[in-house]
Amino acid sequence: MDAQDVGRILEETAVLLELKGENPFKARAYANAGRVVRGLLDDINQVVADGRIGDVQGIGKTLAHDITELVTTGKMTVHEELRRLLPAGLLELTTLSGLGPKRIKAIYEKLGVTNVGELEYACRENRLASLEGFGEKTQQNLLSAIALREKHRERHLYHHAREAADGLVAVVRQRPDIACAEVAGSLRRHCETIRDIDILASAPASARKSIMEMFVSQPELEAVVARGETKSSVRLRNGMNADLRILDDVEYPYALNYFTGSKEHNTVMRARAKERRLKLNEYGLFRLDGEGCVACRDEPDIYRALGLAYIPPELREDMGEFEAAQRDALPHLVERGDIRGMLHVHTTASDGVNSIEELVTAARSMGMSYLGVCDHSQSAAYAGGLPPERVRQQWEEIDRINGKLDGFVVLKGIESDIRPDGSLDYDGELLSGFDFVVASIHSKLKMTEQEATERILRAIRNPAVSILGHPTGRLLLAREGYPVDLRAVIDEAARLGVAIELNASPHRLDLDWTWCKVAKAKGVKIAICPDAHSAADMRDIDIGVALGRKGWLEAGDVLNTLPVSEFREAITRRG
DNA sequence: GCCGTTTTCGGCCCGACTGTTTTCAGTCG
Repeated sequence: MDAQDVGRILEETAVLLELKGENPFKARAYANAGRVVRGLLDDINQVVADGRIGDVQGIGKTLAHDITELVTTGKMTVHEELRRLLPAGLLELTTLSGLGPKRIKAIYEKLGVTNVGELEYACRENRLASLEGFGEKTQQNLLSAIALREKHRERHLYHHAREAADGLVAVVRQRPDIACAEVAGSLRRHCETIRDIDILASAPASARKSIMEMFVSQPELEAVVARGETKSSVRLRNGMNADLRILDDVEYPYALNYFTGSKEHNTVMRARAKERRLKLNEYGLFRLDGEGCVACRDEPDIYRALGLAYIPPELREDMGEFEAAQRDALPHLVERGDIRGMLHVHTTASDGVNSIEELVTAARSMGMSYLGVCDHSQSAAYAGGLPPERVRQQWEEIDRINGKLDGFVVLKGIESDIRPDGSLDYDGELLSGFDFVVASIHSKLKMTEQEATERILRAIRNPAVSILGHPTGRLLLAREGYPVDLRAVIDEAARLGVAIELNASPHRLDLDWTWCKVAKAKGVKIAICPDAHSAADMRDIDIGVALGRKGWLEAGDVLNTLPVSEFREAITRRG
């Protein structure tokens, strides 16, 4: 059991406690413990084994006992009891926007609603409107929230799919008779949300039956949907479907290309083949006149045969990649190793779980040469935003730390709230003391497009602002972003020399990859930032890079690939 | 449930918004 598992169960316990109507502070203690556990730098199993878990700030006697029980037995009594007491469907109700623990408790107790389906039915029967504390509008809003959820029902966030898929591929690769195995489909194309996991493997026909046997009998499966010698489908415990296809070595590159897609990309590929009197499908590239097929050892061979430079999977959306490949003008996509600065990282000063020094250690181990601390600003009171005097304290701390560091720099940043009128919540003097300012919207999200756009434009015109944070505020599969005229924002950012964030949190991935290309074309630099609230979250930078690549970004388009001296220059140029 | 202490209880994050009410509870960030 790892820290993420423990964190998840602690957080679920917190939600269940709230639903039960327990002391909200008790619930918060569990939620907080979950967060703290996820941020532990040492292995949780080791910390528990050493008896050090109770020494961790935020974990007292009871939680130390509960966590120890969980780590050693895989179960936690408090959690088990709560799950026995409350219908499992109540948990999913908490994912609906506008519905918190109090209201869920009310509809459960007064209307007997135990899951989303029953809630929808109750709304349609107009039973919520007559419930005390509820009304017509709330009922309508809940129906909209359910509809939004329905729309995203079968999709999953990139990092969840990635983790599950990598695990499955590792299992398949353990078999010595497997020549190749990799993830195909939308995950290979770095799409931000994924429906199914597609895995392709090549193995001799004689070995396929036993490989499939092994695949469908893994313990992590919820159900086996289909099982055959060339294709099996399974449903994972996390609700995802995963397909494994096994082919022979000769077919493998064609199948990999076909099952990676996108559908639109494949259509163009087949058309190009046809122009060359060839036929492309998942089994090969066949000659239409004469016989036989064009032998391709790998995907680059296929592209070459069609007169194209090799197109990386993440660009295969039929969004300009063919024209570029034909002219041999494909971008040299940014790589994780190009990133030198870890920007937009929260510390214990606001709502992060690690200290600056801990974050420095982690960032260095990830090959970074600078860290941009960005806690919340003062109006984000919910997140422990920093009033001016605490900002100055943090600056002193950063100076102290920098004095001890060699070959690494901590930069003084802030994630400054953009107020509804577009102003920032510190005065100009304080703002000018930061090395850089990320300006983000966190409140009053319901705006017309015009309001949102003007609010953002005014914010980035503030000369202190270097980076516009998560520009649409979207939460993938959960909340649409505010409507904003991104073209106008990008144009203004280009004029001013302000960078735009590609927030690498797998829940945001905002700026959307489709707009990265637009920003790049206008010369707007993109800052790929993890928006990390712990040292572990900094690994999300990988996801940000994956999406940046999908958005055609090259190292030169990404602000934090610059060495620190050039980074400083780039962000102070606007004075 | 955790923490800190003027140590064994009292406070714990808070301001804005929404939709309900007719002064405020619930939710959100």
